[in-house]
Amino acid sequence: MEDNTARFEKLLVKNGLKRTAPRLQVLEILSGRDSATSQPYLEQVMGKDADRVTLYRVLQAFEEKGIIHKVLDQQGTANYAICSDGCSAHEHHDEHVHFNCDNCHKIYCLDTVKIPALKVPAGFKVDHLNLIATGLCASCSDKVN
Amino acid sequence: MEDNTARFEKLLVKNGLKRTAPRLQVLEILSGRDSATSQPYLEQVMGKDADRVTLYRVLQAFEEKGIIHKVLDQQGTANYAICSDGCSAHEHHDEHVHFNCDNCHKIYCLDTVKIPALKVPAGFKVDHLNLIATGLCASCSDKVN
DNA sequence: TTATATTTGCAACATAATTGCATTAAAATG
DNA sequence: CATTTTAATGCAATTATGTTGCAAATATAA
Ligand SMILES: [Mn+2]
Ligand SMILES: [Mn+2]
Ligand SMILES: [Zn+2]
Ligand SMILES: [Zn+2]
Repeated sequence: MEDNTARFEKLLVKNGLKRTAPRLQVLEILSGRDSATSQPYLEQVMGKDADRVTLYRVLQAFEEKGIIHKVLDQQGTANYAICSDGCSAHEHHDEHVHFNCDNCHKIYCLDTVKIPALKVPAGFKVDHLNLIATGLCASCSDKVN
Repeated sequence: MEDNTARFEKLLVKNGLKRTAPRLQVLEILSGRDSATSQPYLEQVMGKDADRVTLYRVLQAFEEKGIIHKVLDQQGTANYAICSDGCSAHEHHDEHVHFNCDNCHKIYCLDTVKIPALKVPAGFKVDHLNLIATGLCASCSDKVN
């Protein structure tokens, strides 16, 4: 299995982005988690390794290139997850459901759950669907029982 | 047809809220629009008729009582719409789809479009679904043609 | 009319996000 | 390897959104 850093370096080069410490660090953090990661968490973990502004710019660049996608939780907080595949600078393919746990507040990408097509009133042209489910995640509903 | 102010006064009394100028004004503005209204817009329209903090508190009280519901748009901005009916302090019944127009940025409550039930991975317990569609609203897709 | 309970306005604070600009550093070039 | 070019970073300042505590004002009940 190829080592992470090498893989991330390729990813950056492929997208015309320079290999810098803050970018590698963000990729490292995001890939090490099983759920989407909030901006405040990233900011806290990165500490003074990178300036706040740099973090915002890294996230923005990654989103534009289709490396990560942003999910707003029920409070409006920005959360980021690595795109599984097929996403590019030209188009995101993250039309999967997101699950926001009321207990642990994690946001899971339910890649396997597709959003059902929708019948809207005449005249409306749907381009994109964004579905967030709230409730208890598998881990939290276990603990409750 | 009963006049608005009288209707709003009853609504406030019914919910144990005092009849105050900022509250009546918020109801007046929201009811006069065909789409959800953003917090920044409300703040701008109300100007110095009411303090920013008062506006936030009015919106919070209304939401708690089930008079209005909040919709976050794709940018994370808070938008508010009057609840059609059946909503109360105890439970919101606003499980309808919201449509966020990419062109005029309005948010429409598609009261007639229900969110289809969802099959999620084992263990996850869905409590609430929140679906926002983006694209062109009827009015904007007309203009384009 | 007076008492009370709620609501408001103000000041201060917190957090998220953006912009301009000078400095630094990565990668391309020779 | 040294130099040039271009992209990225850090810092300071600013804007937007939202919250909290508290005193003053006001709607309503008594
Ligand atoms: Mn996702
Ligand atoms: Mn609605
Ligand atoms: Zn959970
Ligand atoms: Zn529109």
